[in-house]
Parts: sequence; C-alpha cells; structure tokens
Amino acid sequence: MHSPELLTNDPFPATAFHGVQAASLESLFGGQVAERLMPGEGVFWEGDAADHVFILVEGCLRVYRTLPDGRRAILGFLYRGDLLGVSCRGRYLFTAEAVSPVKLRRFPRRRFHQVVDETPHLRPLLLAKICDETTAAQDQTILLGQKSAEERVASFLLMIARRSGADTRTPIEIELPFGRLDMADYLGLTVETVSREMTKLKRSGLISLNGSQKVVLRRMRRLHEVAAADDDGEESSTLWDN
Amino acid sequence: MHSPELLTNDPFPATAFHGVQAASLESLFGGQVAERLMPGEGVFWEGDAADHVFILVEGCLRVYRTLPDGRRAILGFLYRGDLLGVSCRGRYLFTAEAVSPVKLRRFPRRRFHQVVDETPHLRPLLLAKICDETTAAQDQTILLGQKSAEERVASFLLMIARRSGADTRTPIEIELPFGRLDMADYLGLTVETVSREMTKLKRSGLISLNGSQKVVLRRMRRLHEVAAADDDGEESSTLWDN
DNA sequence: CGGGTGTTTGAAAGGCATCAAAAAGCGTGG
DNA sequence: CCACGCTTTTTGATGCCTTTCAAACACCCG
Repeated sequence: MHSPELLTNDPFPATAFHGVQAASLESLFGGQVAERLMPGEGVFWEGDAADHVFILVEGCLRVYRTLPDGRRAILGFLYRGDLLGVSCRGRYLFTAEAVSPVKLRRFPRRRFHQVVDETPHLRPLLLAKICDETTAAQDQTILLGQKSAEERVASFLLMIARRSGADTRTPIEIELPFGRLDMADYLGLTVETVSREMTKLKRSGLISLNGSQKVVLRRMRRLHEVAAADDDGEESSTLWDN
Repeated sequence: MHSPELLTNDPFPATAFHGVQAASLESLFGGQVAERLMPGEGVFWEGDAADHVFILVEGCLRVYRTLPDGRRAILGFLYRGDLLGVSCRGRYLFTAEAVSPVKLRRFPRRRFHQVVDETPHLRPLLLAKICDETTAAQDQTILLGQKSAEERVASFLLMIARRSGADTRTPIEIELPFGRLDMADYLGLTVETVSREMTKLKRSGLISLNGSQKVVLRRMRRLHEVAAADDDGEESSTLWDN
C-alpha cells in the first residue's frame, strides 16, 4: 500500500530494532518471547496502565468493557495477527482476555510508538490499523443501533466467515471459539435470543450446526439478505451460488 | 506518495505550508477559504472518493451511514474544531451533512497526510485524534448494546454537555442544534421514544426544556445515575451538587 | 455414571416500535 | 398582526420483539 523505499541512502538508526530492520508492524514483535494464556485468563484489565502493545500469535481473545452494574459489552474478538493496545492513551479502556488457549507477544508501548514514528514506511501501516479499528467500531454501531436480532446474528456469522478470509459467496464451515454468552454480549442480545435465532436460521436451512461451536453457512445469498448488510464485504456481484 | 528522510537538520521545507510552520493540525487549514453550507446540505456522501479532509469552523454536522432499506445510523455529531475525513481510506464510508448553518475549510487529503507525516510533532497529534474517534465509537457500542432508552437519552445529554466543555457536575443549559429524529437515529431509538424519555426526565425534575432545542440539565448526580455511565467524563469525586 | 457448565426450549412480562392524531412551532402571505 | 399550511414534537393506544424467568437437555471431565 505504500512504496517501501526503505533504507535507500540512509542509516535509519532507530529503525533497526535489535539489529533487525522492521519490515512490518508485526515483525517488531519477532524478538519477544511468546506468552501463553488459558481460556478466561486476562491479558490486562480496564483501567490498567497501558504500557505494552501485544500481537496475538495464536488463539482468540475477547475485548470488552463493563458497566458499573456488571453489564458487559464485548467490543470485538481478536484473531491471529491482530494487534492489541495500539490505540490507547495512558490506560487501557477495556479488558482483554483469552477465549481459547492463546499465544501472544508483547512490546513496550512507548518504544513501539517511538520505533514506528521513526520509521517512515511503518507510520502509514499504523495509521491504517487504527483506521480499521475505527471502521470496525462504526460497523458495530450500525449493527447495534439499527438491526434486529435475526439480522445481527446473520451479520455476525458472515463477519466471522469474512475474517477467516473466506469468500462469503460460497458455503463454508466456520468455527466459533466462543460461547453463546460472548456472542450475546457482542451483539447486544441475551443468550436465549442468540440461541433462538440460531435455531431459526437452522430450521430455515440457511445454516447447520455441528455441535454449538461449528456452523456451516449454507445459503449465502439469503444470509446476506437476512443480514441486511450495507457493508458487502465483497461487492455486490452477480455470481452467487444459491 | 511518501518522501521520508527530510527532517533531521534541514529547514523543514515541506512542513512550512504556505510559508507558515504548522503548530497544530488545525493550523494547516489556516490558508484555505471557508465554505458555507445551509442545514441539510452535504459535505460529501457515503462512497465518494475521499480526497479532502475538513475542519469545522462553525456550526454542527451529522455523520451517518444508511442501510439499503433506508434505515439510518448517525455515527456522530461534529462541532467547531472537529476534523472530518481523517480516518478514511480511499472512499468516505459515511455521509456528512450540515445540521445548522456551517462554515468549514478543506485541505487535500494526500497533502494533509504528507505534511503530517513529514512533521514530527504533528504525527502524534494525528494519532491521538484518530484514537479519540475510535474511543467515541466504542462508547457508542456500549450505549447501543447495553443501555435502555432512558439511559441512552441521559447519557446523550451528558455527552453533549461534556462536549460543550462544561463541568457535568453542576447544572447547565445545553443547546441541541439537531431535531429529535437525529437524536433518535444516533441513539438507536424512534423519535417517539426519545420524546417520551425527554418528558419523563422533565417530569422527574432532572431536566427542563426551553422549546425543544434548549435543555437545562438540573440534577446532575441523578442524571449520571440514570445514564449508568461507566465513563465518568470527570472522575468520580465526592463533590456533587445535588 | 454423576455433577457442573453451557445450550436450547418454553411461557409470560415488559419495553420499545408502530400507527394514529393532537399540539406546538415557524415561515409565508394576506 | 393574525391566519394558514407545513413540519416537528408530543401524546396516546396497541402490538410485536426481545427479555426474563424457568426448566429441560446436551456435553465435558472427573
């Protein structure tokens, strides 16, 4: 996305981290030791001093905030390759914890920003990451503000599929590493409603279930219709399967 | 698109825009002519090529996205001093239009990013702006996903007050430049529900109305309680008024 | 095989939307 | 200045969707 005219005629002292030229944001974490968390364990909590940036190497994390009375809003799920804690100021504004067994690497936050700031070709990459985060949050706004329970669940399934890098025009099996409660707290619904909408989609033949964690998305076109997507992960082409 | 290594020990050729050293992001717009829009006029539309960034000099804008069937979600309201179009990639993902008579200045987007990228002290400012945007969107997620109609309306009024730079612990009169429909589309409710919740707050004595556009927030403590704020624009101190 | 957690299903209540109409503003023109 | 028509806001009555409360069911692991 950006001319990587690195190094040309310049020593870039700060860019070489640990003696290695960073080609991408991810590569900054290369030298760090991997940490592991079991399901339910936290990476950090809302209000903690934000002194590290993380990259998720393996597994799935949930990121959430809680209201004083205990209600919980899941802001998003993180997968392999996702960065965590980039767009914070002094303190983390949310909690991050493992959904499945997780492997991640951390990097001191100040130094992260220093290195990126001193490395011309990394700067636009960071900006892009944060913009993506903003966009994701705004998609969520539409989902929560305007969509019905059925639309939310369908949108969610398609989002997960898209995240897995799948073409959402052809049937695919996806895995939900989290439980119904996590889905509910992400979608602004209750567990019962999520469950009901899933069985409704199942009875209509749009999806089928292998246990509660594996979902086969079958009739993609209908799913997109039900999702009332304004998004269209891929443009509205005319080559649909069914 | 990206010319790195100027800086170090040079007179900042690119930083000096129109012969003036930019001290802040806002000052970049200094030389641009002001444009005016009347209520309802658009700055740009969802899907337009994103080739400018804007600064709002005066008035109020609404930023929204629409679903294929016409439902509208207002993502936010912009006030004097706010930037617009910073966190976009190729195309604007939302529409921006005037709520009240508006004055704004535009700046070519590529050049904006180029200048910022080449000016060390501007870069963190831009990052901070975008992070704020992300945070705002996530607050919205909580509001829409977890809060009741009453909580949403109370949160909204407090948010507007906070935006006006007011201390939300002491009573204050705020102005709502937009109508109930805009509020509704921002809060994920209908006009009728917003109206009802406003009168409910009025009858409880938490607020009073001067016409439909001016609201006096009276019992701030109760308002915060009703808002079920996890946020606390100002920290939970013990000096409340009533 | 039994306890525990997570999921599904059912019945009833409640909150918000919808439909409808009255009331209040607001600009225009007589 | 008041009358008129239009738009916006408010209020009312009804219905639906989602929540709540409750229980059955499925699954996992000791």
